[in-house]
Amino acid sequence: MRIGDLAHETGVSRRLLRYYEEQGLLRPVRLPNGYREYHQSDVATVRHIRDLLAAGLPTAVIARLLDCVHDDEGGRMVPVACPGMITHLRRERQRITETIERLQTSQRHLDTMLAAVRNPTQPPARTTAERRRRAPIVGQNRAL
Amino acid sequence: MRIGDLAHETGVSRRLLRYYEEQGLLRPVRLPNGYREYHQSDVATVRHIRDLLAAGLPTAVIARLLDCVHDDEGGRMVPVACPGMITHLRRERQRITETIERLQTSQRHLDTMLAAVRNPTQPPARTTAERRRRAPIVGQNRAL
DNA sequence: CTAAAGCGTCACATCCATGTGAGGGTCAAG
DNA sequence: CTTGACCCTCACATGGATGTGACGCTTTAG
Repeated sequence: MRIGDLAHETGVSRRLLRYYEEQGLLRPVRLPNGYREYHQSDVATVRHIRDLLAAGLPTAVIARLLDCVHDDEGGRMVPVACPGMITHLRRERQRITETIERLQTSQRHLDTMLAAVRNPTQPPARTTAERRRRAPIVGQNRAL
Repeated sequence: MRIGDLAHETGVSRRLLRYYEEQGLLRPVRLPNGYREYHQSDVATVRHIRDLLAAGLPTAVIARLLDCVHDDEGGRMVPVACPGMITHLRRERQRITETIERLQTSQRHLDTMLAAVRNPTQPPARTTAERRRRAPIVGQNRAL
């Protein structure tokens, strides 16, 4: 498949697909006319890339991951030459775990907010000073 | 507390604290000499902001969230004037949920990789074409 | 054959969270 | 009074993921 097809199937712009290649995340074969020819499995790879990007991993890291292990057609993973990779993989996994935890913390925050909005608890006895501290600032009116 | 203290207590640079204010995420009081005076609870707020940023929410969205509900000293949430906010909160919560799911997908990917690296499975009968498709590309040697 | 659709490269633009530094006040300690 | 530690504003820089557009070649449909 060519870049347009892949873009269509993944919802990722051609520009980005070229960018990913530049970053070493994709290695499409080149047809004699210079066109990029993608393999069917690249659809999965791109989705994978997007997941990892959404995970906050920079392309450089993703490149290293994909470089050592690539998607097979059956969604299987095939290990390639990758010394010290296990350590690396584990480290990244840990990073993601931490990110997930931060997100869950945020969700708890949001839930607390939702609960508060739903049944407003009159907070007991705050001082006037406290009440004033979020007062509007003069000269600040940013467009939303 | 002043900006230096807050920076120290949160590990966030002064620059960023000013930036957050500019984005409407913090509203420190101004002392007569122009210095920003932060409330103790801003420490928690900043942590909260960082979590949400790490969650991938842009400052504009975070501003709207904080704008309608702010941290009390006891970690409680106090709802302020916020029409249609519940919907908004829910939408963001949903977004975060999706992000978490993508991260978990990525983790499964990593786990699969780890398993593969650990006990390499000889993938059965791939065609030569398939095997060739990740062959090195001429003219590509990017510095890592 | 011709036009449209796709592709390629190059390069500049944008957004957002951050960094960095210049130039200049404020304030407390010596 | 002076020095050093903070603070302020302004403004330009950067890095990473993306967008956009120019210009030209290739392939495909009519």
